[in-house]
Parts: sequence; C-alpha cells; structure tokens
Amino acid sequence: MYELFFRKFNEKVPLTHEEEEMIKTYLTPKKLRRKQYLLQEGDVCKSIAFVEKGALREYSIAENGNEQIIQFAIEGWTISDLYSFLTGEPATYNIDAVEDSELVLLSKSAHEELLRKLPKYETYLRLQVTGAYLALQKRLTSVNTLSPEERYANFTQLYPELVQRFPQHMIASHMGLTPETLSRARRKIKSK
Amino acid sequence: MYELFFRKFNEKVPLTHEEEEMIKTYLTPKKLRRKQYLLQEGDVCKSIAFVEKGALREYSIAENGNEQIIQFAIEGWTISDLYSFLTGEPATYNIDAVEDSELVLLSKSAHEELLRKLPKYETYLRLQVTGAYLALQKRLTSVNTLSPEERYANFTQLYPELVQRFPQHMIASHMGLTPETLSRARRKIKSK
DNA sequence: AAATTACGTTGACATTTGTCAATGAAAACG
DNA sequence: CGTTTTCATTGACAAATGTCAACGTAATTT
Repeated sequence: MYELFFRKFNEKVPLTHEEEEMIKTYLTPKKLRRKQYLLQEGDVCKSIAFVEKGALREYSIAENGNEQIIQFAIEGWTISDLYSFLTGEPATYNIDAVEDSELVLLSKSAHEELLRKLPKYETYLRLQVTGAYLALQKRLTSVNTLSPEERYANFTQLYPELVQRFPQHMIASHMGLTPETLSRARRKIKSK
Repeated sequence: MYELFFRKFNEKVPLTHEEEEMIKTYLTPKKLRRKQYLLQEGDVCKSIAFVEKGALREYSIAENGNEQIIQFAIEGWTISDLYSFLTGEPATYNIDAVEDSELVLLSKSAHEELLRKLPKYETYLRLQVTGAYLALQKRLTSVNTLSPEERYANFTQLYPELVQRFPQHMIASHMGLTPETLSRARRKIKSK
C-alpha cells in the first residue's frame, strides 16, 4: 500500500523509514469507479489526491456548457482543486475518474500538520508546485506561439501514455480545441 | 533600500530583524533603463528579480516573429525565467524594462544557501510559487472558457494598474490576441 | 449475439480572429 | 517647438476554428 506514493516522494525528497511511517498515519486510501466524482464544483476540496492506479481528469464547465479539461492525472501524479483546498472556498473544478482508480488522499489538516512537523514535506511541496507551475507556463506559451499541429505533436511526444488512455475528444478539450479541429490537425500531420 | 522587498516578504512570512539583516547580505540592487534587457533568451537566468520600482515584461518570440508576453511585473512583484534559473539551461524568455526600473536581485547561489540556512525562505518560496501557479491555472482556464470581452473586463478589474502602465498592444499580447482583436473587444464592451 | 453507446472523421457553413493597410492622435525625441 | 515614433482604431479581406450533422467503426451494455 502507498508504494508508488513513497517512491515518487523519495524521488524528490529522500525519507527515512521512520518518516515514511509517520506520513503513512496521515494518508487515506480511496477507490473510485469509472465516471465517479472525486470532487464537484461548488463543494470544498478536502484532500489532495495522489494516483496509485488509474486515470482522472479535472475540468470546468464553460458558459456554453462545454467541458474544459485543465488537467489529467495517471499513476504517480497528483490532482486537486488547489485553491479550494488551501482556502476552503468552493471548488471551481470537477474531478472524476476516467478509469477505475485507486487514490491516496491527504486531508487539509494532515497537510497542515505535516508542514509543522516535517520540513521535508515543505520541500516536497515546493518542488511539486514549482514543477506544476513550469509545466503550466510552458503550456500557456505554446497555446500562443504554436499551431495546433505542433502542439499535438509535442503532446504525444511528451505524454504518449495520456494519448493512449484518454479519448481523443478529451485530449482536444485539454488543448482548448474542439474534437473536429483536433481531427483536422491530425490529418495535417499525417499528410506531411 | 529593499523596503518593499521585505514588506512583501513579511506579508507572507514574518521575519526577525536579524533574519532580515542576514537576507540583505544576499541581495543585489540593480537599475534598468527603459527598454534595457534584464535577460535575453539563450542566456542563463542567473537571478530572480524583485521589482522595487518600475515595470517589466517577460516574453517569448513565436515562430512567426511575434512577441508573446507571458508575464508583467510591477512594484512588489517578482520576475525570472524560473526554469532557466533552477536548471542552468538557456532561457526561453526575454525580460526587459517597460519603464525605468529598480530591482532587487537574488542569485542562484544565494537562493541555494538561503534554502539551507533559513527555513522561512523555503516557506516564502512555496507560497510564492503556489500563488503563481494558481494565477496561471485560472488564466489558462479563462482562455478556454471566456470570450475576449469577458477576459479583458476581468483583467482590467483585477489589474487596473497594469492596464494604465502598459500599452494596450502589450495587454493584447499578454492575452494572446492581436491589438486589432483587443480593440474590437473593447468596442464591443463599450456598446453594451 | 444483438442492441446501444461512444468515438473519430468529414464536409458544409457560420463565426471569430489574424493580416494588412491607412488614419489621426498622443507621446517621445532632438 | 518641430519632427519622428508610437499607439489605438478601423475596415476589407483571408485564414482558422467552431457548429452542426451524418456516417462508419469500435467498445460497452443488455
């Protein structure tokens, strides 16, 4: 249990066995069936979720009713509505499972206590959020500087497993395109 | 000197006088004239810059030669090519001054030493990067869910000072629009 | 195994945005 | 103060993307 969680944690910040045992007392396992919600907009995000197994997506609903996916998460990844988690404000995003999934949850109070007790946890957080920030920055830059074809080609190269496990219309949503436009972009790539 | 820097720092993480004096030994002041580069793409970003006075922009060059502004910074804000700073890789972005500016620089080695010596610095970083991440996430979501008119209206409400101090074509660039499209969006807003 | 649902592709057409160029006003420069 | 540069707006036209609908295939459900 929590194998992958600690493997990923240790990749960023090495833990002693005692530290791992301590952190374990703050973790909660959770299973989700495909299509089951982890979080609905308007509720407060009570936990940060780490994916031990499975696949999830985080999305908001645009004014026209369309879903806009802001993030995917597969094994080894973390997912939450971070603003809601940190502030206790109602969540903007929905999170649901695209495949049957097994998660490791860390609650707000556990998060706060670990911040007090374990400096390594703060380092881990800083590194996690920094990585997430840099990925988002790169993504926003590419939206404004690259064509859909270039962006899709980059995406399949960077995240081949996401392309395999999520339907194409979700990839399109994540890229801010309609399924039709992505289909046309893929056609253009093939003809080159 | 460094007044605003420590005011902002203390808003996030309160420092003792001794701690402030210690941090001061790691800071370097720098002045920039309008249009002067702080960082050019291809160079390594050697410092994180805090703005004591003035205004800067960070931008990349798209394949078609257009500038795409990813970030502005005015008094109290921080600016850098963070990936380049952390990894020593060549910078993707350019940073230059839109107004004559006074900065407070923190070098990579100072950053690393402060991380070792002062746990409060790590907390400050975590909080800084978390805020930056949340702002970027919100921005990317709005790109895909709101019209240019709505986005501009939000932007002027959230950042009135940016709208006053940066020319409109730079605001357009930051929004991922051409100046013409932003002008049309503003006309639409006025006719409502 | 049959029925149903989900998915990806495609084309016609509508809408939005970018490109180009011109104009006038404001700001900056000498 | 005169000259030059920068900026914002506008319109015509081109290009890109969204919307709608239909179709065939694959996956899921019954």
